[in-house]
Amino acid sequence: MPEMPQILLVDDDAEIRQLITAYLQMHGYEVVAVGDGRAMRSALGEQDVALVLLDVMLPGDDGLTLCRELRDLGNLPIILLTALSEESDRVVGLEMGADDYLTKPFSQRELLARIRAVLRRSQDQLAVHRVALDEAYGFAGWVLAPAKRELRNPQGVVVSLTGGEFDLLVAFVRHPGRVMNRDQLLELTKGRNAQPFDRSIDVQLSRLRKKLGPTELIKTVRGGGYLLSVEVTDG
Amino acid sequence: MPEMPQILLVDDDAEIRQLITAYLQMHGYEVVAVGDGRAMRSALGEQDVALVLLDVMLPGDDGLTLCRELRDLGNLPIILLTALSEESDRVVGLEMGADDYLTKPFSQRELLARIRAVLRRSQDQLAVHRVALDEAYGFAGWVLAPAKRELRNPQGVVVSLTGGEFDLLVAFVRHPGRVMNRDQLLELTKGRNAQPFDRSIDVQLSRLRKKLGPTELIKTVRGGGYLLSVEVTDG
DNA sequence: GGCTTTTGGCAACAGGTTGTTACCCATTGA
DNA sequence: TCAATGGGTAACAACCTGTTGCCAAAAGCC
Repeated sequence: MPEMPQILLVDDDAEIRQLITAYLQMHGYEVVAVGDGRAMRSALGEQDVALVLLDVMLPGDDGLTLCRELRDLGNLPIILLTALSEESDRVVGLEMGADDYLTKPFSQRELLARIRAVLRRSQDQLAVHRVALDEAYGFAGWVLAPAKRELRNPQGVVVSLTGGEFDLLVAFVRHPGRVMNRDQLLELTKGRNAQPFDRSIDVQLSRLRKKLGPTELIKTVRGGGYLLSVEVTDG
Repeated sequence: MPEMPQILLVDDDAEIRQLITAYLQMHGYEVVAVGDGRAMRSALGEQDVALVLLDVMLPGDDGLTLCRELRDLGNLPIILLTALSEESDRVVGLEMGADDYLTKPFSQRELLARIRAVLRRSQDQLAVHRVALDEAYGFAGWVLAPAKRELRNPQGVVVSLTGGEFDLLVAFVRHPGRVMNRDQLLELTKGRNAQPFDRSIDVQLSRLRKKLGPTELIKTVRGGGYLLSVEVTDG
């Protein structure tokens, strides 16, 4: 039941896995720890991962190879873990698209700081949306799983959204409390301009509202547009 | 007929527009020059823009506002153009998501260098694909317009691709000459793992090939997968 | 209040896209 | 030559999305 950004740790040393996992969990992160690239891939398929901590020295495919592979798949944030002696790997790693690196041994406090920094500044929209939904703006208790485009309400009921519904919800979450008219929403979700008599947003919104259930999270401003309510209590 | 990354210049000074446009065109870029945010928006709707050069001082919405707006819309690369006296704008601008900035007056050579750097290191996949299609790997003469998902062959015939076809083509272009099996392609295009007897890739590929016409750009490796041919002559 | 006009909600429909299945052909190996 | 395997693709079904039309809610007007 992921309520926080989930972190995927890839390291072949079981002791380190244990240590880092415990520490991060203590700070409220959910952690999935695996030992090699093979397990990493299957974890990515099943879990909703927001960030990857990637050891460079791994049995089988090494961390740099995996790093490139992750980049090819998307823009999931990656932090490389390197030993002091592997200085050159860091450079290569950053070129391959890692977002940051840490040199072993590192303090746990530093690890936490890097994770927070990367998650914050990351362009990765998944993490951003996640936080927005979890911590802010009346969506407390809701969880959005972007990878699967599933939405879970505070009661634990899961609905799956279509691509269009998901994009629309994201548009609202990124502009909480702001009134947006149909043109703006169309631009944000479909990247096109409104035609005269274009009511596709109305309909899509109607569909989204139906899936959001009887909440009043998305309000109508007559003559103005719609907005994500910011002053909601719990459902 | 865009054959190169197209650059959108937003500046209210007609003389500067003229100068920069001429210089960049001399270096093979296509340039669309507009004078304000309103025109910028409509240009974005119509053109296939790979990078925005954005003056900070503009009539109507200023450059920083537009910068944020562009960021909200996607991750199109942005280079800000600021006057020396607007030092603080640069900081704000970078925070708002600009990729780089130039202080007026700047040399044209420097502008060109920054443009190339931003286009190269940009995560923006549009630019990357574009270059790949235009300059490398047997696709000489083909043009992919990602914004419209249209593909034009060397003879000038335009076909529009569906989302799935586009993603599949992109997967090939990003890994030219590499044999990819169905699982990998599924992962790259749909982000999911293959089911047993999953032949959706076969079918999608068949559809893509049909639109590519009688070329043999995508080859089959029996028992292995598919690859984008790298040793093609012209059509 | 009542009446009219405007605006939004949404059911129903149609068109487009995509995954599945089935059948056929090409390649391979004996 | 024949059988086995793998790939190509037509046909179908399911799903997603934009359009249209009708109704209700809200706002304006008297």
